[in-house]
Amino acid sequence: MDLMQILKALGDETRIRILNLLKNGELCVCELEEIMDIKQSNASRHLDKLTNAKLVSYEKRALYVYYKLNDKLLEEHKFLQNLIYSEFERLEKCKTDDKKLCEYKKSGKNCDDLKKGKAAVTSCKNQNA
Amino acid sequence: MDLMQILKALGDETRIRILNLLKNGELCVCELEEIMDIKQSNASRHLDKLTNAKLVSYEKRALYVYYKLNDKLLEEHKFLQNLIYSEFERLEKCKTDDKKLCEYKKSGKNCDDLKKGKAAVTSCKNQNA
DNA sequence: ATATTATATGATTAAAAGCGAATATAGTAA
DNA sequence: TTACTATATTCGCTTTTAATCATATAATAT
Repeated sequence: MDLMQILKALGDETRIRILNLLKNGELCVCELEEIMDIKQSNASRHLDKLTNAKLVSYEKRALYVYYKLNDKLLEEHKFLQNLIYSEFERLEKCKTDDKKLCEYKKSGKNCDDLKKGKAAVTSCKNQNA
Repeated sequence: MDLMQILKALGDETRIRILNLLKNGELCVCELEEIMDIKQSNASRHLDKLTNAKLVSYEKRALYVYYKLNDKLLEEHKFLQNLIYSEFERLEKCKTDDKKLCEYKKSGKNCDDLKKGKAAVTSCKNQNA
């Protein structure tokens, strides 16, 4: 619909990185935080902009919210497919993210594990304090 | 080269309008000012950003500087061709600009005429003052 | 019901981007 | 050479955008 909004959404590196990661399938907010090493509120805000531009859609399941590329929009704007699937992979940051995502997937972890992991670290700190 | 710089350059409406106008061939700075109704310094700055992103190139001839799309970059990044030649025309602002450009071309004017026109208006004002 | 928790949303600050007026630059023209 | 002029650049200002902390929300789980 609003092409200008799409182009503005594409003008930020963090959002490009999110779109790049989502090309491999849906990811939940906490997974994006972990892989990209960004704050929760920051992730949420960028996802909001991408949602407004209709570049992504989301679905809530249990405790988590899963985001994915909006394939319908990519169909309507072919340049987006080309961008996301052929161009992003040249970006250094995206290469690094791809690797991290790959390792995360290989680890077999899920959102619950990520959250527990942080809790464990926290309790460790508490023990030492 | 720097995809992120290209994407940032595409995130501004004025620059999109410039790229859209240039798809019909080269234009000089003063022609862009006239058609888009923007200030000279503003035009110059945006053209500078587009040049840095290598989206456009320029050539100085006589008094004027003529800008055009950098076809080589568009070849390297196919999504740019799709964007510029198929998507921009849907934007209202671009449609309006296209019409103005069309009228300008039909008028048979050139840069010298534009500059003289403004000089005439100026002298008119002076006479009335 | 209450406690827990993942995500969203204020509120604030800091950084970036855009614009217009004035000036500098560099090249043309005489 | 000097005068002229199209474009680039600087300055000051305003608006926008992004990041973070703290809090709200809404759903889960007990």
